Amino acid sequence: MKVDKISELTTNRLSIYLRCLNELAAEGAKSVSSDGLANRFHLNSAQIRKDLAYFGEFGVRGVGYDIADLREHITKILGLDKEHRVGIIGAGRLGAALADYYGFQRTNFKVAALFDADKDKIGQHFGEIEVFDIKDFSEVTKKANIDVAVIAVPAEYAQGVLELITDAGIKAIMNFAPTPLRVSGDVKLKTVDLTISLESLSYYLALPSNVNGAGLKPNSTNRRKK
Amino acid sequence: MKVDKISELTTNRLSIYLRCLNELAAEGAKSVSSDGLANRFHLNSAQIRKDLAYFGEFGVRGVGYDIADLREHITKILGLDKEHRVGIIGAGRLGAALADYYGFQRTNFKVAALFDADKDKIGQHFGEIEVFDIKDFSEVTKKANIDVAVIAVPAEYAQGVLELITDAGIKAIMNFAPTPLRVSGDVKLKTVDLTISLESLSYYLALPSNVNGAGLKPNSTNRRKK
DNA sequence: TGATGTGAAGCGGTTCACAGCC
DNA sequence: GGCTGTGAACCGCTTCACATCA
Repeated sequence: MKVDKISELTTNRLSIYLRCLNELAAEGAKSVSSDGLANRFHLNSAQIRKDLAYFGEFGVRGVGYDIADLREHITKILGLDKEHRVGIIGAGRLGAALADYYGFQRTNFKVAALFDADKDKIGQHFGEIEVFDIKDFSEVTKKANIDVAVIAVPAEYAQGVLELITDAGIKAIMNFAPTPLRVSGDVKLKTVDLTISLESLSYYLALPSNVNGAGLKPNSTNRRKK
Repeated sequence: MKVDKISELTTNRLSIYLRCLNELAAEGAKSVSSDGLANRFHLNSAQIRKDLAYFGEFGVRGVGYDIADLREHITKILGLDKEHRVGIIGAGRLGAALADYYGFQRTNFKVAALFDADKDKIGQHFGEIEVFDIKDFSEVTKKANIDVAVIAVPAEYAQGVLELITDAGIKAIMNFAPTPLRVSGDVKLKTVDLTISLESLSYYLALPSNVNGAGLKPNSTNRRKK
């Protein structure tokens, strides 16, 4: 079908499809239909077909998709066939946890360096990963071939750190600071805002239908009225 | 305007509006118009008005919104006027980092307990927070008045942990395991899937327009035909 | 025949534009 | 006059339904 601009919703789903295919492959399956995928993993078959069709004709009519083949295609589309190298700014608990996060390795991301401004932290190691002085960010980044940055500093420092990162030529950034950041056009910034997610949970709990359900009162048995 | 079902997109924006109002209030401002808010924080004024109007008529025509008043309204709508108590399952690095996460406290969430199955971890303390045996989840949850659970365990354990949580009557859950989970109707589950976010960054870097910019290899094979 | 690829319809959310009110 | 609250237009994503092809 080929189209100019692919929605991020589509690429997010490609990640999911890839996971599903991995699971099927691990079970020894060789091919699968969009309906098969959809039923197994609670997805929508039309959407799967449409998402995939944006990138090419990967299926065979009347048959379905070859699993190994499709995995390879999606892996390439998502750029997961080459390793990405990650620099994490902020060597606090969150930064350290992320440095250790198995999910990074699992998808061909390798944490190459941590950065901090705190003299006490600089030079420390978390596992194999060294903490560098944030002042040396640009230099270390180049040496270590870092192409993805993670912002794990308090909100008030985030915008400054962001500029440091973009000045160093990094084009892909993940931000954990709960604050909206502004970037110029050709940089991709993903903000994971836990505060917003938490408050959305709080909203749900505060909903009239829930105030008598679970909650702060111990003498509740969690009754529910449909 | 009053409507039955409020979109999560709207409630997420309420969180953002609240932040903006806090900032304005800290600067001593007393009232603000939707246009004023929009320009200052790069939002859309019509959307602000519409979002707020779902919950009541908080503004004054020709004048704008009273900041203190609006803060109070949004705080109540989001249920942030009462404290939430959080239990984190998984006392690994991620769980420990979250237990320490300042963002929780900032919005009236208090981490009350950690849980793990690892005998070595049970009984440990992270700051003030004790690690309990996951077997005692239901009991501890009731004693500590926990109403929000956070899943910070490896993906393969997540579904089991989820069931434990819902069995204990918890209605609001945040999941960090990179796997889709199934819940019954009256439980609110928010999954923060870092893997998907990362792969979306990777997709961006792999885009034809970027392969010759930053990146590791100059020899691209994925050119695009329009 | 059976499953893909895709135009068309449907749906939800955003933006516009203005009537209504201070 | 100025800004809110809101119907209507708009837009993009999802779902449907079917022509197409192995």
